Amino acid sequence: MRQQSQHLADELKTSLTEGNGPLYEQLKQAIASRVRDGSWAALQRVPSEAELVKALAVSRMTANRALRELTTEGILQRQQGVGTFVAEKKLPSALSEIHDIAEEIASRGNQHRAEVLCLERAQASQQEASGLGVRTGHPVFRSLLLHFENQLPIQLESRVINAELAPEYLEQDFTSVTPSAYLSRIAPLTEGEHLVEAVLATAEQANWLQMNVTEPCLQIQRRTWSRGELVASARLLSPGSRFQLFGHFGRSI
Amino acid sequence: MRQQSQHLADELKTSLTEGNGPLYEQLKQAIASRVRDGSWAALQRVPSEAELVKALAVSRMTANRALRELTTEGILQRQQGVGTFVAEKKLPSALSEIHDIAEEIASRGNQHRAEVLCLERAQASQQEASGLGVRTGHPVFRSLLLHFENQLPIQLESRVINAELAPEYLEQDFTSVTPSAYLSRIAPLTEGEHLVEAVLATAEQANWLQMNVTEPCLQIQRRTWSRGELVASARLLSPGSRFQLFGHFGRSI
DNA sequence: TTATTTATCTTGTATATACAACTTTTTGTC
DNA sequence: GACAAAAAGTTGTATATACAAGATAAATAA
Repeated sequence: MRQQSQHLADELKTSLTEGNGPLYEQLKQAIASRVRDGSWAALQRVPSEAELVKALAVSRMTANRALRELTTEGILQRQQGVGTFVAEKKLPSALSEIHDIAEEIASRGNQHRAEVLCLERAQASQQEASGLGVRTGHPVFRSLLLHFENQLPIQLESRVINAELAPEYLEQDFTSVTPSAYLSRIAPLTEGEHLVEAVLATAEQANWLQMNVTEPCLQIQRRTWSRGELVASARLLSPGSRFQLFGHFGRSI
Repeated sequence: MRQQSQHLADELKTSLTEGNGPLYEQLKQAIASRVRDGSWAALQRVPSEAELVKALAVSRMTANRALRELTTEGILQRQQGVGTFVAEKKLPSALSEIHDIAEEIASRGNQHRAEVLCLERAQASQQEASGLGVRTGHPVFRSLLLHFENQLPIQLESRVINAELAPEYLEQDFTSVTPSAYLSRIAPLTEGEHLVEAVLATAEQANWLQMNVTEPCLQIQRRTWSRGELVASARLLSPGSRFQLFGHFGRSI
């Protein structure tokens, strides 16, 4: 016999009659509030669809929609054949969209230009291999681009790409299309992660960016996946006086 | 007669047979790719559920699920009684969750401690008023906290709170509960925005943080809303060598 | 006991149907 | 033409049903 959560479902019954919106939304709120206030602990089992149907007299599709949407919102996690559980608390996570520096500059009404400082085929170094999740010596492409906003250098983009997943990378003209835009076209992004730091530029980097070596820089390390495969790893370096990272969010459970 | 999009639906037919995942997912991808590559322009009408049913021989619920999920992902926008349209624009937005520095430190298995450097009632200065969206002279609370991780200062937190929305703010013991945790309890966060920069600390800030004034700092300016009202504005300053911002995201169209 | 098969439970998807709510268009009436 | 009513189109929600797919528990056979 599997672990029972019927009593948890029964307890939801009272919460459901209070609200007056859509049924699936009431159910979502009832469950989310229990997760929020901690009465349903992380990784704890939540009622199955069948148990919700029995306890609340809703159809399975309604229960399914509530649980499914809560899962995409990161409140719950599900596993086919096993059950539904309260999601582990997201420790560091900050959801973030991909930025394309060219689009960003264009949206400000300014002119974007890129210089290609390096574009080559290579074999992954040990560090690159671990960053890309491949073996050392795996074929990769390296690119080093300098982005300008109205003739002022704003970002130094260093990138390593899994050559097997983007074989035509070398043939692209990155003065007209950013690597970010190209990659998102040939390998639709499904996942990614960012690591944002404040660092100092090296002498060489500072020279490219036409800045003083004592000026702080915002460095974004970004790895992007497509269909479960790690496609590219990038390091974006920008002078703190010329570049900010803006984010907006809504609906935290 | 309403504007027809039947031909757009018909064109989707070929894209659908290629994929082999779930049907609603194939439909989502087929539509999303047309939005992505611009062949379906912003604000343009997309086929109605009925047209998709007719053209693709799927059930209305399947079409509904595809369009609905694309809407929550910000690719499309819908209006009841009117129709479905390509969403206006990719938000500049980067979704981000609230961080609580104490939780973050605890999750690393380290010890957190906070010193209260300042905690007072005041009248909003012109700058504070514009940041909080209130008039100059509006009652506010100010707090200045220094957070330690294992006895090492890691973040200087300067905060301004709308006193009307958190009247008991002064009575809290912020050495045991962070302002972030307190505020999220009394005023559940519904919206927020971040501005991340790389800056240099002032002499006073560097002294508090026990760091060199030449070392770059990561500065996060954060404003948080609750039920449409701007509750607090915070500036979090951390030495670049001791603090990183990590983010993970999934499923950008 | 051990291994294999079977049954059962769970989530995942797809369909058909029904009605509600909202908007736009058409029709009817004055 | 102006106004009102009706019809049609569209999305929103809820239900019932069915089968597929994965995982676990129970029964069975060696």
